[in-house]
Amino acid sequence: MEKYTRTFKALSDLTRLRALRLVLRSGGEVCVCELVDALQLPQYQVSKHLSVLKQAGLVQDCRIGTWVYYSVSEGASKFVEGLCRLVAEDVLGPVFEADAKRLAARLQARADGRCVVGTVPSGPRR
Amino acid sequence: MEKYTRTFKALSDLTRLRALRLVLRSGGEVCVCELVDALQLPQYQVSKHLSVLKQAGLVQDCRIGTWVYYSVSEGASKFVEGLCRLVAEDVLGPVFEADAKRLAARLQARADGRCVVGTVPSGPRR
DNA sequence: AGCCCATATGCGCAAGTAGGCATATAATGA
DNA sequence: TCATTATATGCCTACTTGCGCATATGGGCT
Repeated sequence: MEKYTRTFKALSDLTRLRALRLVLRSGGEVCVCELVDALQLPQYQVSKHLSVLKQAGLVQDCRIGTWVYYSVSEGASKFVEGLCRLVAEDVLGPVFEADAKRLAARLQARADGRCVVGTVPSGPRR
Repeated sequence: MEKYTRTFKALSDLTRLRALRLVLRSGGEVCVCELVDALQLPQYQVSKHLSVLKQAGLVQDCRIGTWVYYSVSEGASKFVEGLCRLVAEDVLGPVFEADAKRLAARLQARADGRCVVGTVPSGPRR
């Protein structure tokens, strides 16, 4: 019953919406540090928001070594699936495009499809 | 950009989700007092929540005499449309069923398809 | 005009929430 | 074992939000 409201609440924050959209559009698994660079936000903030998305059943995580990868939740309900499709397709705007661009650039730093570099402490993370 | 978060925030409250679902499922226009009876909540609360749904672009209102009818927002974006379809179809649970049942019973008190009775002050509206 | 009914709104309070900072956890490698 | 790196979490503060109550608005009727 209130799992619906929890899911909607998870999406009612711009940062989480941006993060989810990146995970959705990437199609696969995205590392936390890659999201940090793409979103240009401090690590603790991204981590917290991802935790909320996870508890809402929108994403799942998978640890490989020190890195934690987030991906779309498998075996999700029809409701969550529809919601994700909506976010992936009908949520548009320059903010999201810029995020996608930065993520794409960041993903090129991977080796064998794995994240290997970590967050770059370059410049301020407002 | 933040119209998305506002819309999601509007749906992140159970009362609003219940109200929207009733409006969606009714297909047409639903009076405030009818929603008050269906939701079994105080009038001021229903009115406030409807106001939030309206500002989020999910519903529109139409005044006929003293009565104000709410209906699904026309000319809504693809995003809002998809969201409404999702709420109408994939949001399930006993709470929503009970609401629909009470609304159906309440709608039978209409005359010529119009609401004519107003809220019945029977019992507490927690 | 005055009254009544349906609806909306302003105010105060309690609870939830996001950001900032520091720090804890966890895993790798020397 | 110790250092380093990636990620998570606890605490504090400022802000938001939903509820309850009272009241205002607005239209219809006599």
